[in-house]
This record gives sequence, structure tokens and C-alpha cells, in this order.
Amino acid sequence: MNTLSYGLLSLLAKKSRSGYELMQHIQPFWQAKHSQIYPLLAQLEGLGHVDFVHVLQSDKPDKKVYTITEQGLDALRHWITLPTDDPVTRDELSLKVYSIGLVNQEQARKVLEEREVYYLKKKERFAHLLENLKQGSAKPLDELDIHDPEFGMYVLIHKASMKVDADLVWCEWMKGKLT
Amino acid sequence: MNTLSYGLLSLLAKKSRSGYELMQHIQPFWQAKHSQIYPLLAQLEGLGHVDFVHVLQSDKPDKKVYTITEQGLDALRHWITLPTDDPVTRDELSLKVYSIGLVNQEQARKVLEEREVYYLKKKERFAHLLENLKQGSAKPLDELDIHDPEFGMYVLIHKASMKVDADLVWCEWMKGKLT
DNA sequence: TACTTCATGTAAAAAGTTACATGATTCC
DNA sequence: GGAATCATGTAACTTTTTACATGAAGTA
Repeated sequence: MNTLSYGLLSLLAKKSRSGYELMQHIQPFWQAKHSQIYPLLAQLEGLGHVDFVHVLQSDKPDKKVYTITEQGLDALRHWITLPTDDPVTRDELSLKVYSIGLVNQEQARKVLEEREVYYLKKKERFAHLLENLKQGSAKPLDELDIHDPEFGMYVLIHKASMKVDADLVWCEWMKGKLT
Repeated sequence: MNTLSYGLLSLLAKKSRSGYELMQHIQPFWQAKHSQIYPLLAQLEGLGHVDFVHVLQSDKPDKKVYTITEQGLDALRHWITLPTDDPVTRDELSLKVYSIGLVNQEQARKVLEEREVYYLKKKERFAHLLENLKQGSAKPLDELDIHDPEFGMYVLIHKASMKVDADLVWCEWMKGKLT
């Protein structure tokens, strides 16, 4: 049971999903490829933390829809109370800007603008996620509380949005430093 | 040549250092243990990107002080112009807050406060780094430009500080949501 | 015709963490 | 007396990424 396994249980605690869907929905908050997720789901099933049913589809490939068990929910609740690992960020850009004086200004600017495009796309994706959440929610988002099912996603999007905004401000500030 | 290898070259481009020192100085921007760094330094030496000299010490263990070569500098300059990998962040807290409704308010608050302590310590460490940099710099930090040797570290600390501030704001906001 | 999406899986390689190993000095 | 710092290294393990494998439907 590693962190990603608990992450998958977290998603399944809200809604039953296929491995493919889990991969798509966990991406914004924990980068993981399908090749990592499928074996973990098999393992979670072996442990009794999830069940699955085969769902046959005619237009699309068949799928396995996983559901969390009572035992899985217990494991999840316990994991939350355990000390939380420190976050890990690895950003190649940090290592590059440290040596940015080695290249000329045009090249330095290019490096930053490439990253700015990335952050803008990311910001847009979070805006879409928030929009979807708003549509599906009975209450206005800022009135959600800990017991509402949308609460978790709402606070996560807020967290990610604040950080991407900080990143964009830094990019602009940095570009100013180059002129 | 992976990203960490270029990160080590980046540090060595400013100043010759031992493996132990490299480990300490790269930590705030790229998490890596000594067991990963020592083999990479041997590899960089084999490639001709770095040289080293044995430095004998009487009070402390002897060390190997690495210096970047012209070839290493060329490799570094080229790497900067290459497309930059997307940043990777893995934060167990994100996965936990998604399911925070599963535990009671005291437990939820504990999870957040634990993380807040972590961010405050981190903020302090960056404040120290900035203080050290200020001491060793001829110019005021906000007047540094791309050609000053302190520039890279200055902009990195600024980047990290902005993000940790965003994280702290989120923590407070989040704690408000729990009451 | 070629690419993307949906859907699941395995194999191999790379990257990263933890543990083992040694040993002097300094600080509490 | 015990822990932390300095200093380098290897071995084993876990985690993550990339590549291999298949195949139908829809889109450009």
C-alpha cells in the first residue's frame, strides 16, 4: 500500500470508476501512468480493499469498474490520520534558471515563455474543472463544507489554482528581470 | 545524462564542490540523496564533464572536490536550450484533503496544522538562504541582473518563497473552512 | 489515411529511497 | 554516553517512466 494506492481509494470513495477513468482523474493531483495504476488495482482487489465488475460495451472496449469495500474505506480513514509525507517537487526549470546566465537573453526568454505557456494551459484546465464542479453542485462552491461530496475537489482546485497563479506571477517578474 | 546530472553541473558551474556539499545545496530545489549523487559524479567524471581532486583533511574526513570542465560547460549551455520537462509535484496531502470528509474536524485540523508547521519551517529556511545571499552580494538583491553570479540563486529563492506563501495562505483558508 | 480516444495489460529500464558500511570529531 | 556532522560509497528495494502489445470506433 503506497501513496498512489491510497489516492486511488480516495477517488473510489466518492464514485466507482474504471482504471482508465482513475488514471484521468488522478492526473492533476498525482502524476501516474496506466502501467502503474492497473497492477495496483489488481493488488487492491487482492487485499480486499476494492471489488470490480466487468462492464461490457459495444461501441467502446469493455471495462472493469472498481468499487471501494468497507475494508477499503477503513484503510482510507486510517491513512488520513497517519503523518503525511512531505511534498516532492522536481522542476527542471529551477535547475536551468540557476545557470540562466550561461545563455543569451533571447534563449533565456524562450525558456521562460515556454513554461509560461504550460502554466496558462494548466490554469485553463483548472478553470474548466471548477466550472464542471459548479455545474454539478447544489450550493455555491464557497458555501460547501467538509461534509459535501464536492468539498474535496473544490479545495484541491483552489490549492492548485493559487500555486499556478504564483508561478505565473514569478514568470512575469522573471521576464522583467531579463530586459 | 539525466536532469539531476545537469543540476549537479549547474552547481559546479558556479563553484567547485564535494559530493557532500552538492547534496546539501541541491536539496532545496531537487530532492536527492547522497546514494544517488555519488554514482552520478563518477559517471560525469567518466564522461569528461567534471574533474576532481582529493582534498585531505585532518579534522574531518578527506573529500573529493569536483570542478566542471569546458566540455561540461558546453553540455550545460546546450541543455538549457532544450525543451524543459514539465514540473512534477507529488503531494500526499492533496490526496488526503480530497477525502477529508471521512474523518472528523479535529483530525482534519491536525492534518492541516502538521503541514502548516512544515511550510513555516520551509519559509524560514528560504529566508536564511536569502539573508546569506544578501550578505555575500555587492549589489542589493533586487538590482542583480542575469550576469551576476548571485542572480540564479536569487530568482530561485524568490520562486520558492512565493510558492510557500501561496501554500500557507491556502492552509489558513482551509482551516477556516473546517470551523 | 493517420491520429486520438477508449480500454487493459506486461516488460524493461530509469530514477529515487532506504538500508548497510565505516569512522573521526564535535556538541549536548 | 548518545546524537549530529562530515564524508564517501554500495546494495537492495520501491516507484515511476517508457516501450511493447492489441484492437475497435470516431475524427481530421
